Amino acid sequence: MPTKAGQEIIPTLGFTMGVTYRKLSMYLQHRLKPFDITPEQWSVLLEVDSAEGLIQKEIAERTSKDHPTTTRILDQLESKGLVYKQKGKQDRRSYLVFSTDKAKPIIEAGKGYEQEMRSELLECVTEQEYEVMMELLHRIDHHFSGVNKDF
Amino acid sequence: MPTKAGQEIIPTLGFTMGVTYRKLSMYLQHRLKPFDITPEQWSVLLEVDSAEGLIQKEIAERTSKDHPTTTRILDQLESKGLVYKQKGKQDRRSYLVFSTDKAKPIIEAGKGYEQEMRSELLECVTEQEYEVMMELLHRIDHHFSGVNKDF
DNA sequence: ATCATATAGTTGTTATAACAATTAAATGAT
DNA sequence: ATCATTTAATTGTTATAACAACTATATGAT
Repeated sequence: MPTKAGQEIIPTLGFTMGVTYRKLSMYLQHRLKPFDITPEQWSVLLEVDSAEGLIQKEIAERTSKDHPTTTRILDQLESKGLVYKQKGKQDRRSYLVFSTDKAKPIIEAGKGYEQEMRSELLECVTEQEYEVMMELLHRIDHHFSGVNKDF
Repeated sequence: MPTKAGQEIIPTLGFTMGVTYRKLSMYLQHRLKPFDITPEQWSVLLEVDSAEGLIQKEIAERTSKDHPTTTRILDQLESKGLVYKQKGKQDRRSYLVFSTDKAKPIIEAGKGYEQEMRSELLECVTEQEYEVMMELLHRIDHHFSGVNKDF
């Protein structure tokens, strides 16, 4: 059967999730702009701060980013003076990453904006719906982690 | 109170949605690779096919992409011979976009993969959960469209 | 009709993401 | 101990996204 044009498209979950994710990302982006930091940089900085001395591999795992992306985001943070690296002593291939004093106020501000974003979300979904959504996202994430492994 | 390092991070909805979205996107990416098309190109191509003769502005709205991004994705599709543009007759600023015959099999394949992806999703969430998720995503999308307007 | 304003599209810039390929150091097998 | 194999990190390339600035055309006010 040939393609029939003119049919209404029913958006898929993946498509809709992408659109919605970008809206949430933009929310943070706008608020973090005065601090000259992006949402992705923020997420990495938060991990660094939460456990000083992580190596990049661990940061990559915790943020679900690949290693090249993690390297480059850390480079950005380093060039802004928000993190610094220390060559590993037992394993000289790796670097331990730490946040600087300059990063502290940014981290506090970011945490505030995440709180704000949560409040904003709770204006359109209930606490329970929020939790349901998190649970479903985790389930899908886990399932597709497995499925994508075959590639 | 100063930043306390060493605390476990509770991932936010935004962060988790981003991680999960990338997994879904990768699923499609891998399957579309033989057709030399990305998931985003696919979503644009699908819109073009669903209503031949749309102008770019309309395609941008339907895919929730901004105009520059839409321009460039259409450029990619055009250079691959999957769509073509026709200068508007009443409004010479705009272009009507159409899909080519070469695009038809790709569109069919893509639709198949989206079906597959839905089946894959339904292996980890119920039909009802799928619908709940869609509804919540739409609600959040709509809410943050309003909130982000202030910027 | 003219001119200001709005609109459709494009181009430039920067950041993130995915992937491939590379470097350097560590580990394992023999 | 030596050599092959992993592993941590980096670099290169391409695509998407957000934003600013720009061009060309259309619309609206007077």
